[in-house]
Amino acid sequence: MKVTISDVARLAGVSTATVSHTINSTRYVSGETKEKVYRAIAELGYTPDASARSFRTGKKKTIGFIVPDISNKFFATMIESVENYLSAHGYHLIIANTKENPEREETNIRLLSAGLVDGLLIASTMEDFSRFESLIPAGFPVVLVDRTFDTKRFPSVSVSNFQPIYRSVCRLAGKGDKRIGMIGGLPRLSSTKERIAAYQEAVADCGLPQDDLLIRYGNSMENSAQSCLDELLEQKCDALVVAQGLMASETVIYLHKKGFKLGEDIDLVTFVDYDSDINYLYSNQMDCIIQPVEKLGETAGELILQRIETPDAPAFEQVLTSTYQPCGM
Amino acid sequence: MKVTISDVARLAGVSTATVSHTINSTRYVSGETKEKVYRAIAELGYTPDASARSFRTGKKKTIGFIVPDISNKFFATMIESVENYLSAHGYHLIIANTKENPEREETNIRLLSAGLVDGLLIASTMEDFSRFESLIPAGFPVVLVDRTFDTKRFPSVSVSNFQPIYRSVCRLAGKGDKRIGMIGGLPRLSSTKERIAAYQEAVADCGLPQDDLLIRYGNSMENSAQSCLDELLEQKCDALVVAQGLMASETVIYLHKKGFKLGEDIDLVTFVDYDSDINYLYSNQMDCIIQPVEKLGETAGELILQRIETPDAPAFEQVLTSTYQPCGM
DNA sequence: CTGAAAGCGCTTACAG
DNA sequence: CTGAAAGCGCTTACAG
Repeated sequence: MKVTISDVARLAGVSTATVSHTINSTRYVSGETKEKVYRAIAELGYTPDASARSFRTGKKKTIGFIVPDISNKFFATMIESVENYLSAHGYHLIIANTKENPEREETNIRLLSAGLVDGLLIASTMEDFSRFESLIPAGFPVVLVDRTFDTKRFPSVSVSNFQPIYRSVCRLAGKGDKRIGMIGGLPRLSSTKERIAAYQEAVADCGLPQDDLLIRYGNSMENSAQSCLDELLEQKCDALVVAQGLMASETVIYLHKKGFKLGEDIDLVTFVDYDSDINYLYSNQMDCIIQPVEKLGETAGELILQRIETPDAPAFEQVLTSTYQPCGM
Repeated sequence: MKVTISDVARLAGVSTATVSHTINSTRYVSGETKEKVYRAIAELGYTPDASARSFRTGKKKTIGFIVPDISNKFFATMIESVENYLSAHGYHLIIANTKENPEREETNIRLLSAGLVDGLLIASTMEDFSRFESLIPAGFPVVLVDRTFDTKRFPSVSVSNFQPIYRSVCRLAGKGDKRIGMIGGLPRLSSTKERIAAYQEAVADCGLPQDDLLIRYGNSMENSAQSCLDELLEQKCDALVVAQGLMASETVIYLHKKGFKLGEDIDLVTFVDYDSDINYLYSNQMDCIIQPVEKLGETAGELILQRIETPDAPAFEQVLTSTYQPCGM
C-alpha cells in the first residue's frame, strides 16, 4: 500500500505537521526530532505525493507550452530551452501540439488552464484575438511566444521581423535584383504579417515593381514551399526571400534539385533555425537571418515564472533581435 | 474567487454528488435536474478543478516522457507522435530532457514518478540496469523507448538494429570496399551496442580486415561526428557506416565541405531520421536506413496506456523494423 | 519547540 | 432518482 505522511508520523512518534515541516524546512524542528522523522521516512521508503501537495497548495509547479508544430526544429529547440530553464527552477513542462489548428489550440487552452498548470506559454495559431482572450480565465498567467496579437493584453516574447527583411530586400536591390519573390508562412500569423509588410515597404522604398504575384504563402509546416516556388519561378524572379525556417530548407533543396546555382542563377535570403543542416551547407551562398531560438525559449521561461509571481504586473512585449548573416560570413 | 462544485450545487438546489454525476455521466440523473445543473454551471462559469479531481481519483491522465535530447529531430518527431496518440486518448504529456546525462535522468524519474504522472516513457541514457530499476517504484507503469536493457524486466519498443547494419556492410563488401569505417553513438546505449555488434559480425563474415581503429564513437548529440571522421579518414576508409541520425547529417556536411564525392570517393551508409533535409539532398548518393520514428512514438503511447490498464501483464519487447533504402531509390 | 484539527475540491460507497 | 458524508494526502493557521 501507499505510504503516507501519517504512516511516517506514527512510526516517528510525532505529528504530521512536524513531518511536513521537517521535509519542507518550513519551521524549526529540533535535531533529535528531525533525526526520528528521517529515519522513519527511510524505513518506510516514503515519498510525498506531488498530486496531494499541489492540490493542497494550489501550486502545480508545472507550465504548459502550446506549440504549433513540435517536429519543426525551431520549436523543438525552443522546447528544449524552455524545459531547461523551467527544470532549473523546479518546474515541469507539459507540451501540447496544435499542428497550426485553432480548434486544437482552443481545446488545449481549456484543458490545461483548468487546474493542470500554473501558467501557459502559447505560440498561438489563432487570428482572432477576442476568441483567444475569451479562452483565458481571468488572471491566469499567460505569455505569448514568437507570435503576438495587435491588442497587447498579454506579455510576449518574439523576434524582430521587420528590420532583417527590410534590409535584405535593400541589399538585393543594391545587387541589381529587380523581381524579388517573397515566401511567407501562414498569412494569419503576426510573424508572417510583419515580414510581408517589411518586404512590401522595402520594395516600394527601393523603387522596385510591386506585384502581388511575387508574394506567396505556405502553411508554416512541412511540404508547403514547393508550389510557392513553382509559381515564383514562373514569375522569373531573380531573387527570393523566404521568411520561414522550414520552408527555407525546402527551398534550398528544391532549387538544388532543379539545378539552380544559388548566388548565380538566383539570389536567396532565408530565415533559418540557427543550427539547420542546410545552413551549414549553403551559408556561403545565401544571406541568412538567424533567429535567437534558445534565447527565445529562455526568455519565455523567465517571463512566465515572473507572471506567476506577479500576475497583475503590466503586460509588456519583449522583442529579441535576429542576426543578419550575409553570404559567406 | 474560485467557483467550486459546492457553489454549483447550491445554486442548482441539488447535492454535490448530483453535480458530479451529471458532469461525469456516472449515474442516472433526470432530465430536469440535469437542466438545472447545467444552467448553474453556465451561470457561474464553473470548470471542474483537474488537480482536485486527479488527487481524488489517483488518475492524473498524464504521462511523462524522459527524452535524451529534445532538439534532436528524431526525438522531436517521436514526441510529436506520442503527444498525438496520448491527446487522442485524453492524456497529457510531460517532457523531461536529460541531454544524455544519467544524473538528470535519475532526478527526473524520481520527480515524475512521485505522483505527477500515471506512467513513464523512458529513452534511457543509463548503462546500469540495477541502478535504473531501483528508481522505479514497485508496480509503476514504465515503457522503455528506443533503448533497452539486457535484463528484460520492462516492456519496450525499439527498432531492429542488427539486420540493416549487417546488410549494409555486406553490400559495401560486395561493391569491393575493403576498409569500412564505423561511427556509433554513445557506447553505453543498447542501440549503439547492437549496431556495432552487427558491423563486427558482418566484417568478419565477409572476410574483411577487423580493426578496432575503424570503429569510432560519438556522444549521440550534436557536433561529435567530426573528430570521429578525421580519425577514420586517416585510416584510409573507402566506406563509412554512420549508425546515428544526427551524426549522419554532420558526416554528410563534413564530407561535402572536404570535397568528397559520395559514392565515388567514398561510400556511405547512414541511419537517418526519415525526413532529414540531408536525406532529401543526398539520398541518391548513399544508402539510408530509415527508422520508423512515428510508429515508434505511436507504439510507445499505446504500450504505456496498456500498461496503466494492466500493470501486471508480462513485459514484452516490441521491435519495429527499419527500411533499407539503397542509393537512388 | 510541537500538536490537534481544519480544509483544499472533488468522487463515491452507502442509504433511502 | 438523489443526498449526506467520508475521505483522498497533504499544509498551515491556531494554540500552547
